[in-house]
Amino acid sequence: MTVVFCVNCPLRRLPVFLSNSAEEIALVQSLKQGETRFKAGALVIDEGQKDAPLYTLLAGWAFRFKTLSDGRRQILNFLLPGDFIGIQQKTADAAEHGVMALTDVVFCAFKRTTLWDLHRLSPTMGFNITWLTANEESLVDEQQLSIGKRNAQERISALLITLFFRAAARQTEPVENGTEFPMNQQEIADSLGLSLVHTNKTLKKLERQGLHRIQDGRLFLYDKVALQEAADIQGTSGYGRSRNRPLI
Amino acid sequence: MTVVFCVNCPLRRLPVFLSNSAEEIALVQSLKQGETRFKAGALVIDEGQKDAPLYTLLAGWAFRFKTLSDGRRQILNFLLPGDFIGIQQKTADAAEHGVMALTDVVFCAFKRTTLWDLHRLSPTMGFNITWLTANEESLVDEQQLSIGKRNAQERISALLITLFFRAAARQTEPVENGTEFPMNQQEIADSLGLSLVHTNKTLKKLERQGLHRIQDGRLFLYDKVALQEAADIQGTSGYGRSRNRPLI
DNA sequence: CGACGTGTTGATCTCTCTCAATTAGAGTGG
DNA sequence: CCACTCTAATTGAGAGAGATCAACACGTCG
Repeated sequence: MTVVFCVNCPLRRLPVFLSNSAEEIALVQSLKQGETRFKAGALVIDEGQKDAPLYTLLAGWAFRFKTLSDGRRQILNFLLPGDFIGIQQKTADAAEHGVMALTDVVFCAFKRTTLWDLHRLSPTMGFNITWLTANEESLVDEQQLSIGKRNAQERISALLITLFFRAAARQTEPVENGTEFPMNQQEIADSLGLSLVHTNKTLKKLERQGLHRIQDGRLFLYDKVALQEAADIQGTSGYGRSRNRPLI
Repeated sequence: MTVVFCVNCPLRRLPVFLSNSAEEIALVQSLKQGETRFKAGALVIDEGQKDAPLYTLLAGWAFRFKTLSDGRRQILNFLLPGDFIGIQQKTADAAEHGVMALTDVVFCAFKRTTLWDLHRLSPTMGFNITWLTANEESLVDEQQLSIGKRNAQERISALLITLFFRAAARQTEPVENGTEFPMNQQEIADSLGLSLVHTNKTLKKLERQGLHRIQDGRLFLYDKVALQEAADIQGTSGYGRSRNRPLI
């Protein structure tokens, strides 16, 4: 339990996140059990796992997913630093989705009672949890709109834009150098409900049109307006300056 | 503001819902502003609406949806009595999805500060809100798995089963008489990411196989096991005896 | 009785999937 | 340094699930 670390949590410096009060930080710190690391590709939480812990993603990328019995996998959403994991399952309930590390990741682990403790000891933090949860749902809503109604080109455009802004908000370097983009085409495909082959062809097509480039795990957007139009994205939902507050 | 009504709230008698304490009920009552009714087909909350109120669905069915600029509509999930609406948008934020009444509906309307008041005045209720929100997300997750990975037949089977159990849990009459099923085929199609025509053909096919029947706005399941297998549904997630607690 | 909403069905069309093969890059071992 | 292996990206070709287009049936309602 590294108290110092909580105060110095690197996420707190990012402008996306509003700052918490000293008391709130202290409370969170007291509930933190430690840090857990996983290698890229590791299964963090298994589908149906009973005793899955409560995590906040401190560094790295991951994703939530569900699978059908024959192996078909749907990636529900991507998790970036600051995202909360494990809220879906209550005490003694099984996780309804798996979580897999996309890069090497560091999680802050919390006691199983943290959710309740936070509500009980700090209404503000409890409110934040509700808000974080609702905010994640709106990401999933947008994703559902993509998969249900957008064609391949629109889906990919929407994903690129959304992830670009989410990633950009979490990095300090200028976006001209691109943003982190650690997923391979199979993972993009699984998140969009497309086949690997069709994902590749569509991705290439957009790239040939000069809208973007993906290279060495980094994403460069050359024409955000065109992508935004191609994706038919309405508001600013889900990305941009959010009101997320880090839990650590 | 009908205080009596809260104590006598019909939803409280349903076994799906755990009972709240007298204090909790009183608290909720004090925050309730009144009831709002809409006709079937009415737009309850518009996409992008700024001042959307906070509702609990008291009677009737509704659905949340998002649309693309050319009119393509995705139904995100169906709302049944006891479901909470409007949590996604925080103060001064615009709603990111619309809500439409499927039948004549009655909502309990709450003050805009209710979310915060509930957290502040009753950690238990605050915790419940978080749980309700997370629970709704798990419904959306399951829906995303359907749209992303299941074929038409599997999607429809999954929807029929899920809605059957959700509806059954909210009615007192035996399920042999079927459950309420107020959506038309266009709405089913829009929720599953399928075209109207293909939805119709698939629905008919399953019906010819003797798995179910839809008649006069009621759903009868004749072969739950076959449907469950066809849908490749894993656990009990989302339906069955939930831990939802009514807010009113 | 005609208009309208909803359901039903047949006939094409096409977007996306599946199958298959090739290329490119990163290790790894000899 | 080169052969060998493995993973990820790429590209072509054929197949198919589901979309689109077009009629028609049926009940309700003013």
